[in-house]
Amino acid sequence: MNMREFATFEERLSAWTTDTMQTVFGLEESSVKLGVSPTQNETFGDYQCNAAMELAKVLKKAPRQIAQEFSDAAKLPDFVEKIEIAGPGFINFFLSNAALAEHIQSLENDSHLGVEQAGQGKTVVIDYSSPNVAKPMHIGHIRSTVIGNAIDRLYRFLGYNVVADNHLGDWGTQFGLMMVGFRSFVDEEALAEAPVEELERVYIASYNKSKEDPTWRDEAKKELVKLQQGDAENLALWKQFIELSIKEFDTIYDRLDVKFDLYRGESFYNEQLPKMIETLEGRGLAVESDGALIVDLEEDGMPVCIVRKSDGGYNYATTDLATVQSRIEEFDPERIIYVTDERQQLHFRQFFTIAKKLGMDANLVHVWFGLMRLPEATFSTREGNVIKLAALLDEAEARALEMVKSSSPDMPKEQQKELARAIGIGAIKYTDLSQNPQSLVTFTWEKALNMEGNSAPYLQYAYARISSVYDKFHAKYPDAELSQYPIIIEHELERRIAIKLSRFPAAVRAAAENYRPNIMADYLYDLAQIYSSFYQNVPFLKADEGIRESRIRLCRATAATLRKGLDLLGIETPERI
RNA sequence: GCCCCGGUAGCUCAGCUGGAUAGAGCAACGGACUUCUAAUCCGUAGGUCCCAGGUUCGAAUCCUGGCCGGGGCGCCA
Repeated sequence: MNMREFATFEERLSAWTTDTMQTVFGLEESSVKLGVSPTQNETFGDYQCNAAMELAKVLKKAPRQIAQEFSDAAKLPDFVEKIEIAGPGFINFFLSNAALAEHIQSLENDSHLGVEQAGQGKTVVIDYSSPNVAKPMHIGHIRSTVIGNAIDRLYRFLGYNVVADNHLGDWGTQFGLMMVGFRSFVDEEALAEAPVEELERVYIASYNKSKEDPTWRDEAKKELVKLQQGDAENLALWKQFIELSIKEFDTIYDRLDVKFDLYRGESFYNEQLPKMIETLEGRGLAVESDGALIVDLEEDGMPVCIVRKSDGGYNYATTDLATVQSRIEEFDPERIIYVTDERQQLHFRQFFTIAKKLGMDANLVHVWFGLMRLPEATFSTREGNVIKLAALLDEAEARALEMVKSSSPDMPKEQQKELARAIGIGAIKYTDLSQNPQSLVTFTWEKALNMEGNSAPYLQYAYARISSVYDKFHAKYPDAELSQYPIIIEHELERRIAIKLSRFPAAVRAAAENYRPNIMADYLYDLAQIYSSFYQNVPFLKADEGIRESRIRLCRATAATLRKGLDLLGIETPERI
């Protein structure tokens, strides 16, 4: 067994049980899982091994007998206090308090809190947020942005070289309508005030006019062709649309603390499209059908995929293929992750399949999430029930400010505002991140702005309380050298915190591997709950010397974990609330 | 018609790589602030895990078939 320095108890124990099982029962490589998993109920111990039940058939023995023979033959690792056989044949392991204490102490000096740098030397491209130019971001965009960003942060923390790319929708037929619309009825004043909103208004007006006025429609088409052919004037206007849009998107990203490495819109890959078509044709993958060029995916159980329209224009499948090609050549990624809503599943399955047929060598992953809808209906611009992202953030900050004002009336105004920002934005993010991404989500203001119970402010509050305790400790005992007092695990709540802290790496890994930040959110909420109970029921500063310092150290370890975990979700941890 | 998701407490949701008594928050009820921050804690109550079969020592979790709800299915992205 060659274990790295900060291997988790679960890893060490699993390696040991696997090894021991194989030796005791003379097992070769078998399909039976011989490792351990965390128990769901702490009265059963800390980890359990379920192999005895599964081995019953293979070994032709009763499960409990297998468990007993294992237990009799085994020489327990030093970090295990005792082992118990229960129920039909569960083998339960109880970690020793001393080993737990020592483990938590060792984490104090590890900036990665026991998390292995599994991504060293590997690159992953994450494509997320990706709003359309000239359309304001609304609450439908928040999921891709917030979930994508959390995945981004998780992978960076695991040591991956992450390329976060905002694949803007900056190319397409809508720009013809934009051009003619803009020239005819843009309101300069409105444009200066809220650029993207005005651009959207212009687009809608132009679109509506095109439906009744064929001349207008033709005009739009003409301008689109001019743009595509590189007409200087149209190109300049188009660039203006993009600049205005990005500028406004960036104010949202700043508020959300989301940063991209690249802003490469679809237009970036434009010149590569004809070559992509050539490749597809050359490989015999693309064939003509009804004037369009398609890839037949019937044998893959999917409908055909159009790669060139009958008017000669390209679609998104082509762009996406060119994008993959380009990313592979430039970054050589081990994986490319796309974060979009569920409606695009078929599209991704199609172009992933084509990419594979073309021999593109990267692991393509589509992380999709359920659509957001209102209790009474789905969102639609036509219904006018779209909630702008900026408005949502404003509301969250305003509501948080009310709470800050009432709970900290003496705090300077500026500080109150700053605090309200961190809390309000945190609450919004957490709401999205704490749910299974694939669930359908119903938007309610009440839920989005929840600041009690399972919410970001609850976690932030727990963190702030620790900071406060820590400060008071130092004020009261300015000369105390914490490192001279060992961590002592005695109280049940101390033990529960220690166990939970030791499982942070598993939570990080599971969240990253499954592309599900809610696993991290769940973990943190659990930890904060245990801590809150600890805080409320066990004295720290009033405890005797030794116990006092030990508990402060546990607090500090908890704070470090909460802070890092929340950071992985993109949520700030103010020192005071 | 075909494909993908969801259906768990009054409401909003976790849990779904099978494990031993199904969990939170909100709402309800009852307690705890001269104490380390009550955005908190402690407790009570609340469940045909959509239905019916199947696999298994063991199913909310896996399989099949239904029923509801959402989404997608050739020139939008």
